[in-house]
Amino acid sequence: MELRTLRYFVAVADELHFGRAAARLHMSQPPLSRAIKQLETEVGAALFDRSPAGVALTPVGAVLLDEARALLDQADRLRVRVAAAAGTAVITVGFLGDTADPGATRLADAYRRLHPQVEVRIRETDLTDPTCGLHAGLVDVALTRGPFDETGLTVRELRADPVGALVRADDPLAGRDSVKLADLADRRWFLFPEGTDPVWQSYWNGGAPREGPVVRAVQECRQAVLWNGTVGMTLLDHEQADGLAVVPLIDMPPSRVVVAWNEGDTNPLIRSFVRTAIAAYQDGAPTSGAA
Amino acid sequence: MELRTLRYFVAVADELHFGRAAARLHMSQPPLSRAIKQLETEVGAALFDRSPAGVALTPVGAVLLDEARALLDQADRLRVRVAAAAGTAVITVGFLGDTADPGATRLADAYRRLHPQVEVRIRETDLTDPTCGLHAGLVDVALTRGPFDETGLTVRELRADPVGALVRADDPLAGRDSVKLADLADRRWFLFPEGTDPVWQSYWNGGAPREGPVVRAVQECRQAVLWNGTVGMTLLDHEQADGLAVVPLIDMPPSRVVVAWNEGDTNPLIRSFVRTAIAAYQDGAPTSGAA
DNA sequence: GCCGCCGATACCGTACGGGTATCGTCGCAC
DNA sequence: GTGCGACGATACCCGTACGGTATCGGCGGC
Repeated sequence: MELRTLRYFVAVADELHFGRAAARLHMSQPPLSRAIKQLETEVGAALFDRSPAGVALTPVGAVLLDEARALLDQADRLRVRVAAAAGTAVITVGFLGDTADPGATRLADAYRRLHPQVEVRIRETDLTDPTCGLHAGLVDVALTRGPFDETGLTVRELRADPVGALVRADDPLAGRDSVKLADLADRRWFLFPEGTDPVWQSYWNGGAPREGPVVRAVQECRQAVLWNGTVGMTLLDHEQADGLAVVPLIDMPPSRVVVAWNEGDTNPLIRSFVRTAIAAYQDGAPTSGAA
Repeated sequence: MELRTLRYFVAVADELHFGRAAARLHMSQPPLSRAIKQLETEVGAALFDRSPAGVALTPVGAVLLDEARALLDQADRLRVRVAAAAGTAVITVGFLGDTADPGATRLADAYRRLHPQVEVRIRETDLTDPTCGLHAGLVDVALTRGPFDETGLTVRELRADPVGALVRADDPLAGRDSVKLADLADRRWFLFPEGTDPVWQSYWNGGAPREGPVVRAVQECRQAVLWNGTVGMTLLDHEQADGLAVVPLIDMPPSRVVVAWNEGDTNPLIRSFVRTAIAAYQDGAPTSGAA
């Protein structure tokens, strides 16, 4: 009954699927099956019902899941506290500039309250790197907005914001209840500045390369929209500027505020940050800011 | 940072001596040294000061010790709760008949309150086996009185009771403030019934084989003492019977009430029982009963 | 009925944990 | 001052157990 085994168990209990759990644990499925079987032998009871229909927790498994989660959490806290005592408790958090919102504020407050001895370093980035330096190892964890290249990263969604078309108030679309991407097909679009992450650009351009006036930053779209017929996209609840309108885009996937870290990074400060982030974004009304 | 490693660390922190800690862990010293060194690497700080004068905890080590103890305790509770859910939470406790005292009552109460789902089975034994069946595997843990053959057992002392000489009230020794074993050298001693544990007999006979009237059970010494000049030993605070006196024996090691279990038995129910026992005997006045 | 999904089984190689032997260092005793 | 003993560190060996690949078995769906 080692912590490693319990982490395996929790992964399977979360996924209710041995293959996916193994992938999440960066291992292959057979050793995972074996480890769970050994755990069941040790406990003296089955933890999962393996039916052809799928995997389900037994009552004993449910008890173990509760206890194991609590134990693993405490193990994380142990590591944080010891790291704090050793003076090595440092976490570098990357923020995408415009993600600053009440959720982020609550997150920062809650995290500093939870781990007062932890030194939190902030690194703010622009659209050239929505991962805020995760791939380059410049930060431990990133609070940012998708989409971006997620290879090698683990990503947890904190919030999904619906997206709307940003047009001039006198645009024919401005009065509509909703629009589709096809309605914008023949328009000129705002582009992103040189160096903007291609995945990000592709998303905010409706999935296709576009032509249009280049704007220096997302926030300046409002000036650029003075060109008649030019469109962009923005968050649906974006605060309105004079002369502009936002119309819901019903066939765009929502924009996701996420927390991300390098896959396989077991730093408990990160895990604690992620848990805190999820909690901070669960309560409180969302506000925002993006293109 | 697995539980095994933390158990190693706690053992070293308890003993402040790598060799003794290794012995307690039933392993040799080199792998233990290596494991601690790996843990220090993982933590990123020294946990012990190895000075020629001895081993001492560093401040970081002290923090880890607190946290590790708490985590290991919680891990034990996890195992107990899961065992209870699985219906395999059974513990067999051996009692030496005359050990029944307020401490044992408090222990039983506290343990049942702590683990209501655990099935506690009682096995009461006589002096033929002060280990109450531990060596034979008949019980998981024994609440008994030493001394006995401790090979293969782990023993924790709960209480140490001073011992006195039991003589007739009209015996010359009865008026003394204290006696030594030498004062009893030429007396006839009460023997123990056939089959009584030899280690036990040796202790209660002052370390030497004795001759004397055979008594059926320890409690009946009081009848037997009617023979003039015959002596026995008993607990100093033993309730007095008419016509008898107890005189403190100042060169006898005290009689120890102990809890014992088979070395290497990692059953968390046992560990919890032991912790409960130590707590139960720490508060409350001792009373007793033995020869 | 065949294929595909998914967990179990079989088998293999390696890495790590635990063993013995020995060393280095310091304190102490004579 | 020298020799010895205590104790943790180091070196090296070995077995086990963990993680990998390949494959099986069983059930469900197209």
